[in-house]
Amino acid sequence: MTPHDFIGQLAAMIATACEGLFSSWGAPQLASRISIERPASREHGDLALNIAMVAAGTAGRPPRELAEEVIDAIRADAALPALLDSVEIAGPGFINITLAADALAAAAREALFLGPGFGRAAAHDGGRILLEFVSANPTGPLHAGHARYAAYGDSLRRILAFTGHDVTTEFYINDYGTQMDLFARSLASRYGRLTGVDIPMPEEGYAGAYTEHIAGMIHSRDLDVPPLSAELTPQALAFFRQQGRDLVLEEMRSILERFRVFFDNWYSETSLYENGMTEGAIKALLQAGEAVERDGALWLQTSAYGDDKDRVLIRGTGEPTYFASDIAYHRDKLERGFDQLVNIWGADHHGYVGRMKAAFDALSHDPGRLEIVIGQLVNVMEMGERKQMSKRAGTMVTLEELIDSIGVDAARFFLVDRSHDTTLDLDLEKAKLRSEENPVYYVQYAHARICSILARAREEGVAAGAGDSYGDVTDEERSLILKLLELPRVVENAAAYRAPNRITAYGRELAAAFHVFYHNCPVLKAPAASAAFRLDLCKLTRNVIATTLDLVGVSAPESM
RNA sequence: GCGCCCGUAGCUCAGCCGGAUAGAGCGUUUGACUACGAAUCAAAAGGUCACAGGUUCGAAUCCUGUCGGGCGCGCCA
Repeated sequence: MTPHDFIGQLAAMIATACEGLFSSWGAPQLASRISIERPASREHGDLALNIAMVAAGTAGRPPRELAEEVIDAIRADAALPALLDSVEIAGPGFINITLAADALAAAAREALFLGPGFGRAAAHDGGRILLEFVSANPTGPLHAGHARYAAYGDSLRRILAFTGHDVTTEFYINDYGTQMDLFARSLASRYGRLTGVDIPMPEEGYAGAYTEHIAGMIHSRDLDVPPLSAELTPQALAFFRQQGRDLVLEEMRSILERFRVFFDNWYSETSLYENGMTEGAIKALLQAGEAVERDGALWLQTSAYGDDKDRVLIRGTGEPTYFASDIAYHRDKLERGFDQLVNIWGADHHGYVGRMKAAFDALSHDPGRLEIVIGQLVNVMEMGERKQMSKRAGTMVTLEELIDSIGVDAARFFLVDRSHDTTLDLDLEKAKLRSEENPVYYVQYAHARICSILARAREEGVAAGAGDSYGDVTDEERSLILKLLELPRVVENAAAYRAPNRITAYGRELAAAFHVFYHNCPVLKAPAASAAFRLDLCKLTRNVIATTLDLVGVSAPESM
């Protein structure tokens, strides 16, 4: 449990208080099944327990009867009654709890005392995580699909780090193979046109305008270009491959930085060939007796480990496949000391999951250490029509266009606000029109509003720092505090389910709770004790909103 | 044909290791600036949670099947 998770601590205290009772029911394991939740309706109190209904089956007794006994156990506890205002049975056997005002206020004060550290978990001993995402091949600009995975992956990185995981991010550069060759040839053709050498554009080449731009950059750099002719020499090919790769990567790196997405490592696929690691992986598989020759190719027998069919490691031509180098890459991840490998892949790669897991089995690595998160695709729409995105033809919405048209904050919030498991329609024109009503502004506005109140409090000399006892709290104060106290659990769930969208959802809920509070509870004009308390709540809310926005890489402005 | 994902309000989507009257934003209608920011708040309207069975005290949530949409099923990456 995250420290300072007041709600979780309360659940733990209740579990302890009920241990004897559960044993007497012949179901001691129930203590671990205590779950405490926020009821949907305000009438049902602050928190609710459903343990009596869960227990009814095994105990063989009516839930309301069991609930009575749970309540007795809670009332008999040494510490619990002081924290609770009321504990009641409701409906089919729910136990509804209303917290004491002092307990709420004390929890809020403790959270405020922690400052930006509220909700942050202590370091886990769960091992080192390597989070790999985007991993585009450097043959052109990043597009809207990459933008989604970039926003998602980077948010996940922030959330995992915040919840105490040791996480490293990596961009795998697919700078090897036929696509790179095609790209190099396309660049050579473009370059040839600039220098009066006729080099044909490959049939499936990259004809987008951006290749012209890159060729122009190469041209303007006054480099030592190998001699060119219609038939490209290996030297010429290598030259354009290298130049193209470097320029595109440079571009990617800077646009990702603008998008506030940072990678710890950039890992080159080509390097796996140059340092013999692809070969090494293949050898290891041969030694393990998992690879066999058939039809002139070398196959990995992945079907022995649940894959649909065996997969080729070395083609008839003698060239290793992408799969072979990918195995080498993952083997290296483990050798570098990472315990858990999390890969974010687009849905168009989900067919690849089975063989990769099978490869882990074949190398006697636990496939459980490889977690592949499949992100659904992004459809680019234009006036309600689906637009075909093609890097080759250059018809796509780039990450850069996205940022330029709606801004980093709105783009990141929008991309991460939907579950990664749902296809996302992106209409750039509509996104532009609607950027003004992006929910990100709702959350940011709450933050700015608080900053403004706090500034005025300083001017007017209104003191924060409430005392120990608060008497009653208003409904709006109570809702706001309860929402604030949810942060540790929300963050933990977001990490566990790899679901940054839970963070944005929470941010909206918190902002809403604050706006309601704001409209009903004057802060600066309240009596001194109340003003001090409410100022504390404002500060805490500001901290928590800033935390949630930061967890998805969105700024928290002081004014807007 | 097989596999993965999705189907929830007019639109975009939350909620899914089962919980009480299914939520939010946008859009529509109507109110609130002589209180700290109206980028806000309050209220109304809007639903066979694709469909059909099953599991149980209880199903949007789990299981089976059907329909509809997306993606994949290369000696491409």
